[in-house]
Amino acid sequence: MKLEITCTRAQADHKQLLNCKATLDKMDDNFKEITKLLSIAGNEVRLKILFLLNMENELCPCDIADILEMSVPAISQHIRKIKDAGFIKSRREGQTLYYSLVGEKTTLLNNIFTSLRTSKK
Amino acid sequence: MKLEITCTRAQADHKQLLNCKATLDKMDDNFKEITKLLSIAGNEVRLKILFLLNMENELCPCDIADILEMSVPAISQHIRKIKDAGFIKSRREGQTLYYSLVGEKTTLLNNIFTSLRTSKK
DNA sequence: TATATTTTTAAGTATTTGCTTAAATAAGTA
DNA sequence: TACTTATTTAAGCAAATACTTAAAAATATA
Repeated sequence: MKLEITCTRAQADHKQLLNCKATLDKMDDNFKEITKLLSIAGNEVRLKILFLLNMENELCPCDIADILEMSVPAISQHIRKIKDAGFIKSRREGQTLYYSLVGEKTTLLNNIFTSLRTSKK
Repeated sequence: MKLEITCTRAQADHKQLLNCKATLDKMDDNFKEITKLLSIAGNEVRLKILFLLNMENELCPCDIADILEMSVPAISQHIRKIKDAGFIKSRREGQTLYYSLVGEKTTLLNNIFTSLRTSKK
């Protein structure tokens, strides 16, 4: 973090700006972590996958592809992103892989589900 | 929404899958709305802009560019996205445009701010 | 009027995203 | 063993993203 303030506006409050920089700097890990969750959930297909796993406990890629009327590879690639981010885990039963939410550290994810269920009309 | 289930897995519960489809179908507007917010906030720069506006009440693009150590046009284009999505408004004071959060229907946004402030260590 | 300042807009570009189709794995069954 | 099923992976591609630089627009000031 650079300590110089380049904004030349007469009204610019340099102390305020430096304070903002310092606050964001301290929170950098939190921003990275929350951005990761939001960028995963900020896609309609992935948000639906997460919501479905929350609702049904576990589902296989084939089921999800069927529900969302999409190809299995397309779903598989979304699942991979969600899994790489650490939000879901898998369990094998024969040929079938069942995916489910990891469930810890997901306060925000639960807030998202609540917002989804809360119709705004 | 198509009513056919194409999943050929022997264990597939067609009733469950149809029920999922119906539920998602009913919630489609909610998914669209929440996805819009999450896709806006699911970018580190925009998340920081939103957080800064929540923390400082209002800021101009020049201030934000300074705090985030980015170019003014880059910030302006992020601001436009957030504004087009309806999450911020602007107030002009001379040459300067001050941006601030709209503040209604932002329960989820406030949840996000809370998660940001809640360090996980 | 001319000039400086703040912001937006536009054009260009490299990267990322999200799908498609085809091939590769992995497991079950005849 | 051969064949089917469930899933992943890889390659290709069109569209979206996020920046850059330059130009335009809006306001203030000399």
